[in-house]
Amino acid sequence: MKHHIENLTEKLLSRNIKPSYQRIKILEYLTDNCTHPTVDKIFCDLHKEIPTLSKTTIYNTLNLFLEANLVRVITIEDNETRYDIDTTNHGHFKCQNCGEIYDFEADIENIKVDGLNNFIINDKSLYFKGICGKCQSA
Amino acid sequence: MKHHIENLTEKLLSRNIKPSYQRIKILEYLTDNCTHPTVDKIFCDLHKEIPTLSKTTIYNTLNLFLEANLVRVITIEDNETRYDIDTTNHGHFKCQNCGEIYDFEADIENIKVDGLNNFIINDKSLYFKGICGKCQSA
DNA sequence: TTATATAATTGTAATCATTACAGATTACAA
DNA sequence: TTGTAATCTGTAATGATTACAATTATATAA
Repeated sequence: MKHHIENLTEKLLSRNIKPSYQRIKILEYLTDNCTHPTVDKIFCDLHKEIPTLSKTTIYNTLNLFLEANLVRVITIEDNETRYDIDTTNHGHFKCQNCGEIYDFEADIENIKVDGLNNFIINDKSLYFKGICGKCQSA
Repeated sequence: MKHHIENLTEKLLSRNIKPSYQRIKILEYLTDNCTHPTVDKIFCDLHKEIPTLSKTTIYNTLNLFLEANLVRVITIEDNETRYDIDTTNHGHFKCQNCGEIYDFEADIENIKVDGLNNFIINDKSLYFKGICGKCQSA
């Protein structure tokens, strides 16, 4: 799949983020790789194409994107922070065997809760763990 | 609230965990302090009473408890791993202002999901973030 | 009881992810 | 063109967690 640089640039500008080369490339990577990558994965992959890219820039850029709600963090596992370009409401499933993270649809908005009267809710995350279909077949 | 050592001991024995002094004290702490403490919080508090206690022991013990399903991990924030003695299904709300974590009831078992056919689900977590009632009043 | 083996605990060192920071580079406006 | 601010980079610092070896405690067998 091919993304137009103009679209990425506009997306950044619409959030008041200056569209530098690095930021566009990182946004492009996230858009093309909806695999909930870690910082290390992003760095290793992009480093092949941009040898001068620094890991610090990836951290800085992702934090910038986070502030602007361009990405969301997935903290399903305590030792690995992952990033998701898809900020619509959906759940994440992590396979305890192969480690892969799957998206799934869930009606998170309408979950019935009790005990949060007068609380302002800004963010909802739903995480499942278990064994994926592939690993059961194998 | 006062807990009988016998109950704690039995709880450990029922999971095939040898009830050492340290393990009982850590389990007692978790039972008395349902505040979803971090390892550091547990260490600092217990260290006053047991100066010889090692942080490594707390890590080891918590991992042991995790394996035995005596506690569950809360990974609502990517930079702080917390532990919850209450393993029944409930949600966690983190206040983005004061940092406090609140429990809330939620019908997690019956959430309608799509896209997880043939998946075995072992664990479900629901995390909300926002502003708690106290912080809004202040 | 005593000797021995096994398990648990401890403290230090190693590891890994993330952030802090200062210098270099780039973008942009006067 | 020049100066200023923003961005990027690389290294060092930080902090959480784990690895590991030595010590201590516990359980078992003679």
